Amino acid sequence: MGISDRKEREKEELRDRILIAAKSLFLERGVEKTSIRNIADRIEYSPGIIYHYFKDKNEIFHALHQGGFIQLMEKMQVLNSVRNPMERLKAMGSIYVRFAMENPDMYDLMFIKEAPIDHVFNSKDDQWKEGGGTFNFLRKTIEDCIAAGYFKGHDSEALSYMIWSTVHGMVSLSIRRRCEVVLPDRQDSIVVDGLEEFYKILDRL
Amino acid sequence: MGISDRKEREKEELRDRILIAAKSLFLERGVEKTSIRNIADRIEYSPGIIYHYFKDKNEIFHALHQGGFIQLMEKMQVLNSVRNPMERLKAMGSIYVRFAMENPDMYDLMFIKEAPIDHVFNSKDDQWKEGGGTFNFLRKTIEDCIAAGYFKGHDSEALSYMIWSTVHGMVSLSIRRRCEVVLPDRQDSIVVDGLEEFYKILDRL
DNA sequence: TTGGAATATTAAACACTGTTTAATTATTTT
DNA sequence: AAAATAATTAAACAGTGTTTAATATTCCAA
Repeated sequence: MGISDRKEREKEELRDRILIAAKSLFLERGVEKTSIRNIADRIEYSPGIIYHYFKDKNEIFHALHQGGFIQLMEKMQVLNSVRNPMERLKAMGSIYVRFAMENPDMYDLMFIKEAPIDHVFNSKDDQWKEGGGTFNFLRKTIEDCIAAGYFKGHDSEALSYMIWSTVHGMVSLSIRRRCEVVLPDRQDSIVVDGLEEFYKILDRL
Repeated sequence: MGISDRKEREKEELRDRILIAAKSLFLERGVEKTSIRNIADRIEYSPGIIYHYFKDKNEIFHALHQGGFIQLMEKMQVLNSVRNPMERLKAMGSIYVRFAMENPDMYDLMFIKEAPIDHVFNSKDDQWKEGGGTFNFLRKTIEDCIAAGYFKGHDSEALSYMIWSTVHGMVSLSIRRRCEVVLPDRQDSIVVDGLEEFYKILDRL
């Protein structure tokens, strides 16, 4: 058993090396410009070997984007210390936006790209589906807000989707360079400024 | 002069045929799966000819996505008859969302894809930059709302960005299939439901 | 009408891409 | 040591966007 365990580990090792190479290349130049041959070059194997560890290129980037969700979820942990649900909601927005702006390529992979989402539907253990996903965390917070008297007459699920969309919209328009065109002077601050406007609205409720 | 004009028109004609072929292929199968050779096949010319009319593939899709803005702007025209600025703002959101859901590929090209936006910065006459763009229309409406007593203490520019982001976020999460994973039961209605939640908030201000 | 210049068009190649195949090398088991 | 299994590779396939040089076509002046 011990021996076959070691074999298992050694096999996993190459899988990890592929993933590490893929990740560094992806962070250097993005998904599209990272080719199977690039990855193979970096780990000094032939391109074919990659298909013994991953079904296709999508599966590699699906595996990578899983790490992003864990990262994001970790940053959300500090929210457990925020008692007031409305304060928690706002802090959540700030953490979400900061994560996106500090890791734009990872955010892109997680929430914008077409690529890895196809794989999500076929794969069993996936960060999207898993119980404590980020969206459910948001929904729970919204429900706490409603219980505390905020958002009277709202549908918590649809409201969660709307609020998620607000922060996602702001960061994704920025990442995909649509605010550079529309607000060239404020491109650096507009996402944070927009978030501020959202908080002003929440404060008035 | 008349003769060289006709020549001009005939030259434009092939350019248009390329564009028409590209558009139909793009609506059938998306940008990525539409190749230069596909387009050339459809117009029964060799692939090389396309580069006499367009710098590269991006320029073709940039030209195409221009049409989308004109389409969207046309739909916005009915808003001129809505006197109340807050009602106009809400109607605007509905038109925007309907446009996105009815033309998801075009919307994707206009507001999500990386491809054509690079070209926007280099090109002189572009729907993004042009005076009466959709964003300025939104900003104008927001300013009218402020003048009418709504949104006290808000920065109209940042608020416009935030409101744009809310509708963009909802439709882009839907188009890029992120709500299928998170809310599989409501995927057909969630965008409209989310918009409803947004209107509820606006009504409370 | 003819010859030369300008233009339009193409065939072929370049350097890539993701993926699959069969062949080869290495390792494990009998 | 031989056979079976697994790991790894080389080579090919079918495609991509783009560029090059060659060819066909059109135009205009002599």
